[in-house]
Amino acid sequence: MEWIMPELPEVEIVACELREKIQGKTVESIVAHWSKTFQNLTDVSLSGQIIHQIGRKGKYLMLELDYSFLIIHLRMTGQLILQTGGAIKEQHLRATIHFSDGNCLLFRDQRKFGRIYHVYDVQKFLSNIGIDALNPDFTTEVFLRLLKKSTMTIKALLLSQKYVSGLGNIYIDESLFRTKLHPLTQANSLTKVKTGELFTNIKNVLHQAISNMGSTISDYRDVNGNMGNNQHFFKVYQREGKPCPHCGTEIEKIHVGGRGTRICPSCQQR
DNA sequence: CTAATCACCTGAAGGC
DNA sequence: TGCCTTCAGGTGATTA
Repeated sequence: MEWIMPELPEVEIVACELREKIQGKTVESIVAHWSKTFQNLTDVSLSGQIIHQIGRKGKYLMLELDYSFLIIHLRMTGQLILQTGGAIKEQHLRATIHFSDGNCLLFRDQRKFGRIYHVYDVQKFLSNIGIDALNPDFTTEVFLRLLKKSTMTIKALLLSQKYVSGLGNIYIDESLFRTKLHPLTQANSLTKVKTGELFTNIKNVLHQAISNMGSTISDYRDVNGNMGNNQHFFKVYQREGKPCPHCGTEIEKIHVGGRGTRICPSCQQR
């Protein structure tokens, strides 16, 4: 069995594919099959509006319409699948965006955590979300300044999305392992050198995941329904009980910030 | 301020 | 075989 959870790389792949496939299309209608998926789409007719720019900040996907935006968060099990004719896959279908050309974009979401928001002010809506981890303006100097201001543990800080956005449980554990950093290390105690190493590892881990078409642990699929390949390259995530690829010590699973966290107890000491 | 807990959900997996 | 419990996890709200 496999599990999911789209993080930055998976959302980036979906954004790129949507840009190629639905940019410029005209919305005909939006149908909700599970009302809670939509947070605030009351009384708004988006019929006739065009999908312009498609962007991403952290794990949020942004579709620019004529006068407003659709913001989509896949959370745990969300999938955006492009349907080009044929029978619609009803299983776990929460919303359908129909286009004037007869195609449609399906929002499937087993756990019902995913959300689609309709907003007019994206800046305001995402104002509490930190800089995207792959934003060129996110530099090691910026990262160092952020860490110096916080007494949070490094894992909690990266999970929060408030300082840096896009990283989730998988890629945080993988980045911390590569940096030989314990997840409970206090953020402001990182040296400049360690901060630089962590910064580089975060970027590398994300870029590697994107080049491997994302990680499919369970439900993640791209818009064509294809799984990713990056799950085969995890060094610690879901490898508890197996040997550390660096030193051979058994990978342990501990709890940090309420999340299952995988570490090598030998390589990642506090 | 940070941290811990819960709620939201479903279904796979483990226990008995 | 089958029922019951546990657990996975992103985020937001609540509590300590």
